[in-house]
Amino acid sequence: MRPSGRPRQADIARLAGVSQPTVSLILGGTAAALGIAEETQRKVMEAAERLGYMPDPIATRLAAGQNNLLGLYTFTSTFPTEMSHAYYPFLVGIEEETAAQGYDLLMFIASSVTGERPHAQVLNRVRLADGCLFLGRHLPVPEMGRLLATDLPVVYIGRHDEFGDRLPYIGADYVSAGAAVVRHLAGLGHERILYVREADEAITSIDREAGFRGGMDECGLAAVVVRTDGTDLTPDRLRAWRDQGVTAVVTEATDTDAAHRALLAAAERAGLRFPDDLSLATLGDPRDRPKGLTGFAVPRREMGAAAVRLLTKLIAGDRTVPRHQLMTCELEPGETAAPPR
Amino acid sequence: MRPSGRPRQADIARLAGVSQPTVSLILGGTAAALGIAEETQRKVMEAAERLGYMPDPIATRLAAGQNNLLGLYTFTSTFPTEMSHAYYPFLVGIEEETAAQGYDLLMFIASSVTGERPHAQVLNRVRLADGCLFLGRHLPVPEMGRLLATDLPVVYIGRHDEFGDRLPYIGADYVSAGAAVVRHLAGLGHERILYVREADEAITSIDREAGFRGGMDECGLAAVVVRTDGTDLTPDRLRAWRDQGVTAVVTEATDTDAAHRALLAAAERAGLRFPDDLSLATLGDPRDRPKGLTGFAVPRREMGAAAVRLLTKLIAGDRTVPRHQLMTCELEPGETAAPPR
DNA sequence: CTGTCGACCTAATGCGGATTAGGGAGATGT
DNA sequence: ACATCTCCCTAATCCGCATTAGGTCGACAG
Repeated sequence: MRPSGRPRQADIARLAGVSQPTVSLILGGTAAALGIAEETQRKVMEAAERLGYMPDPIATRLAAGQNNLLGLYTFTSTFPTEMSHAYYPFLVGIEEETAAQGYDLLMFIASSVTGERPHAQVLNRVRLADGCLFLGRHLPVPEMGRLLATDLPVVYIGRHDEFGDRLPYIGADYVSAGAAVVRHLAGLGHERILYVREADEAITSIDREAGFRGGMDECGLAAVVVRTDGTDLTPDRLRAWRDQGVTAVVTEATDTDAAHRALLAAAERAGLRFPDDLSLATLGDPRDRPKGLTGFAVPRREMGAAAVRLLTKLIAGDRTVPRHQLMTCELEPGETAAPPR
Repeated sequence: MRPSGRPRQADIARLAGVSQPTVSLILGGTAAALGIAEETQRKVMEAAERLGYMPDPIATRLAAGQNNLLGLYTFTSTFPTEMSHAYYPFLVGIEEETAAQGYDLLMFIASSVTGERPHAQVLNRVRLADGCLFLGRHLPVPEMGRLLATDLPVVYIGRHDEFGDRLPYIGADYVSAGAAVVRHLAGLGHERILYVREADEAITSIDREAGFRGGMDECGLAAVVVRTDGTDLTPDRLRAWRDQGVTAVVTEATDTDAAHRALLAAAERAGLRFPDDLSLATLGDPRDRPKGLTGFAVPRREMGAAAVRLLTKLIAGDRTVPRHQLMTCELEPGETAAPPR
C-alpha cells in the first residue's frame, strides 16, 4: 500500500505510457524537456492534469540535495523576555529576505533544553538547515567553536570577533554611532558629559564605550566613565555630579537596560528632569524606550536582511564576500537632550 | 562526491564497523534497539557523537513520514504590517509549546513572488513539516480546500467554519467576550449603546456583532449597529448620536482598525472626550491600542500554545481530540468607559 | 554429535523524484 | 545493404533513512 494517497510521477507515467524519468523531465525540467517530442509532452501534461498531480517537495529536495532551509537560532533565552520585541525587527528583515532568496526559515528553540549546556544539543540540530543565522548578545564560545569546525555556513547578527575571520557577522557600528551622539551633545554646548555603563563586558558594550571616548576625544573633551550595577545610582550621587558641572549623561543600552532604568529612577527621586536639569542620551535605540530619548537608530531590519544575503552567498560557495559587515546607525535626536542651562 | 558534507548514517556505520540499518535502529529506534548488544550501541553512539551526526529531516520524512517539524504559515502578507506586533504573542506561545513538545518550528513565508495565487506555492511547501499551523484573518478558501484534501494535519489559529469539522482551529470566543463588554457598559448604566463595525464579513466580525447583539438582548436593550468604511464618520454624525441619547459607543477591532480610528478622529474634531462625553469600548484587545481603552484580552499566547498541542495530537493520530476550541477572553475594563453623565 | 532456539545483525527494498549514461528506431548517406 | 547519425526515451542509480525479511553463529537440549 502506498503511504500517500496522492498521485506520483509513476502514476502519470503509467497513464501516459511513458517512463517515470520522462515525466520528471517534462514536469520538472525547463530546458531539459527541449529534447522531448511535443506529442509526448502533451500526453504527460494531460495525464498529470487529470490526476491532479503535485510534486512532493520532500522527495524533490532529497533528490536535489539541498533543502532550502535557513536556520535561525537565538541565544539569550529567546522570545518571552521583556526586551524581546527588540528582536522583532531583525525577524522581519530576516523573513523578508529569506523569502526573497527562495528559502524557508527554520527556527530552533533553546528553551526546552534544560541541560547544563543548553545550547549544545540545539547547535547540533542546527545542521539540519543549509546554513544558520545566530542572534543574541552573548555568544557561547565553546559551542560556537565546535560548530565553526564543521562546514556549515553560519552568520552571526551582532559583532563578535572572538573567532576572527572564521565567524562571519553583520554588526552595527556602535563606535561611530556612539561618537555621533557625543558630537550631538557637544554641539548643543555640553562639555562635561558622563557615561554610565554596566559592568558587562560584551563586545557591544566595549564598542559603545570606545565610541563615547572617541567622540569625546574628537571634541577635545575629557571622557568620564562610570560603571554601575544599577543599585549604586542614588539621587545624592546624581546631584553631586550636577554640582560638579556635569550637564549631560549618556547611558548604555543593554538587553536589561539596568543602568538606564536605575538612572531614570534616581533622577525621578532626585527631582531632576530631562532636559531641564540634565540632558540625557543613550547609546542605543530610542525606539525600544519611552518616547523622546536621544540615541541612534540601529537598522535592525536591514541587518537581518543583510545577514540573510551573506548567508545565502556563503551557502552558494561564494568565497569572496566580505565576511564582516558593520552597518551605520543614524543619530536620533530626541527631546531629552537640549543645550545646557 | 557527496552533495552534502554532512555525515550520514553510512559514515557512522563505516566508523563503527556495522551496517547502516543497524545505525538507523540504534539512533532512531526507541524500542527497536532493544535487541541490539550494548557494546554495539555504544560504538555507534560514540561514532555518531564524534561525527556530529544529525539526521536529515528530508530523508527522514521521505522514509518515515515524519521529521519533528511544525510548520507555521501566516496569511495576510506576513509581518511587516503595522498591526504585525499583534501576531507576536501568538508566536511566543507557539514557540514555547513547540519546544516543549520536542518539535522545531518551520516558518513558511508567502514568497515575495506576487503570482496570481500567492499562496498556492507555499501551501505546497508546507508539506515539508509534519503538520502546519495557520494564522491570519482572511483564509484563502480554495487553497485551504486543496490542502485539507491531503492528509497533512493542520490547525488554524482563529475561528473558521468554512470547512466545518474538516478544518480544526483554536479560536477566541468573541461572542461571549462581546456580550461581556456590553454587560459591563450596561452595568455602568448605559442604555443606548451603538456598535460601529466595518463592512468586512470575516467570521470574527460576524462573531463580534453576534456578541454585541447577544449582550444587548440579555440586558433587555435594543441593539443598534452602524456600518462604516471609516470615511463617513463625521463629527456632526457623532453629535447627532449623542443628541439622540447614545451614551456609549462600541467599535470593532480589526487588523486595520479603520472604523475605530475614524471614530477617534471624528470625536476629536467634534470636541467629544471619552469617557466624559461618551463612553467608549472596543470588541478587541486594548493592548494593541493606546492605553486605557475598555475591551477584552485575547489570550494570544495561550491560543498559540493550545494550537500547537492540538496539532501535535493530530499528528500523533489522535482522533478523539476536539478539533474546535474557543478560548475565553477576560474583560479588560479601561478608563474610556464610565457611568453616563 | 546433531537439531533447535535465540540473540544480533545485515541484505534488500521502498519513499518520490532528479540525473546520467546509453540504447533502440528510424533517417540519411554511400 | 551497411555504417552513421539523430532523435527520443528509458534503465539504472542516487539522495538518506526506515523497515522487514531473513541469515549467521553460538549455546544448549536431546
